[in-house]
Amino acid sequence: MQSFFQNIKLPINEKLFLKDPQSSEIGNKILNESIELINEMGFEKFTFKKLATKISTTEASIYRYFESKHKLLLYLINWYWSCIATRMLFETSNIQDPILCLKKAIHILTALPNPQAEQVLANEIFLKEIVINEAWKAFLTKEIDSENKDGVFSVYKSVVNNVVQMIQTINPNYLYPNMLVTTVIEGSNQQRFFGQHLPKLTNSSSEVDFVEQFYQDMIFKAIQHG
Amino acid sequence: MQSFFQNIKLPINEKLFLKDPQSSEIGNKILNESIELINEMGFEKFTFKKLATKISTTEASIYRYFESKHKLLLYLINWYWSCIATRMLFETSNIQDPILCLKKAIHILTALPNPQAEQVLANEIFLKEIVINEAWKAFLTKEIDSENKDGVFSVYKSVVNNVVQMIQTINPNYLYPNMLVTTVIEGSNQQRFFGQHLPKLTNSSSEVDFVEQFYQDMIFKAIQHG
DNA sequence: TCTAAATGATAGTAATACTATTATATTTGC
DNA sequence: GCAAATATAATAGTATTACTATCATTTAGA
Repeated sequence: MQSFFQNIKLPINEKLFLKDPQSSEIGNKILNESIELINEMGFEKFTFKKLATKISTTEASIYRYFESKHKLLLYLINWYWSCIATRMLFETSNIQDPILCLKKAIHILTALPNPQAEQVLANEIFLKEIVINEAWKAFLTKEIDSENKDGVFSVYKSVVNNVVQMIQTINPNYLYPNMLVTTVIEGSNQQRFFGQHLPKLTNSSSEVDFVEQFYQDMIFKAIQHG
Repeated sequence: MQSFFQNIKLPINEKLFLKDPQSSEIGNKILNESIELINEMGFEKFTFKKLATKISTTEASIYRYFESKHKLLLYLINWYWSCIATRMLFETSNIQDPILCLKKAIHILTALPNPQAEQVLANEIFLKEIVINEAWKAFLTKEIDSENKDGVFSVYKSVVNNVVQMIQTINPNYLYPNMLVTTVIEGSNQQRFFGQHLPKLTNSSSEVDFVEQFYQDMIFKAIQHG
């Protein structure tokens, strides 16, 4: 189902690009085709030269949009989190019961996007793949502190904070809501990675997907009183 | 406290090296000084050339031990898990109560190594830093499946499996023990990373360390009956 | 239509991640 | 104590990467 969201332009932190890629045809090609290439060959083997060939432009043109491939990866991850933030806003806004609201939020964070359902971005599914397989390479660098100062992680943090507040509404005495939420978000992505490559480390697989069930169960047990 | 463990030689998967680094002086220097360099500058900026200069040898000599810096990283991570496996064996072997046993295991997996306590390896603390900051770079590559076939992750898997069995002893009906254990192991490392760089994502810090407490609480609530 | 901005084409650079070769130590078996 | 095997040093070289720089050409907007 294509939706009224289709091709909505989500705002991205300006520190991440030199020239807004969502403002031109080449820019949009860079985004869409880099997603495909990165998923295909992994971030290490991905180069601007290969991307340039794929979209019939030059390395130099790509460098006018992004100062490095690392910034491009951060951009894509940010794009994903903006997309999730938008879905959270729409899909939880009219739910009164805080427990149902939290359940919905966990669903958004841990389930794979349903290709049949209405999507905020056409390539949300492929962005999620990138987040699963590449996001920690963007986190785990010595530049993280300065990037954090530039606000690069603020959308991610606001998503976490939203869910933290839901938990605090349900149980204001629970001591570790932030740890719980980030454990669920990052854990669910890791379980999918394990499911694909190290299946003995998980109890889930692409055939029988228990990821959401496991984290729904875990989170509600964790925050229960007592 | 230095211990009788000191300088114990832990066996490491032979696919990870060309020549056993624990068998020679240069080899041991490679291990110990690479740990320091990687922690100092991060894995991306670490090179065999820099390491060679540091230990007064040549790039070519290092390549006789490791075919790539990626393999060296995998070696170090494996070394860490061998060390943890050894600690688990020693520190849980004489505990009868399965609940206390699981508690001890979670302690080993989630607490920072105590510099005052007896250590299996002299550099366990620095290895843990590498696992926190670099391990996912070694996981998240397109080579993971063939490396997995070579048994590179078997020590890690056996540690996970040990804890899974403790959980199954306590509650044989719990459905997701593997997911729970890997969530705790990887989560605790990530919480430490967040504590250092993105403190708003966690409820822990180097001053007030709640990581172990949080996961102890979480795991026992998760596996309780009902 | 004129001007500014965007893109293309091409070249160049320092560093990286290796491989290869030959010479010189060092160890080991006898 | 010595030859043979092995380990290391010294040096050179290569393809690729991740950029930077320059200038010509195309395109788009006022």
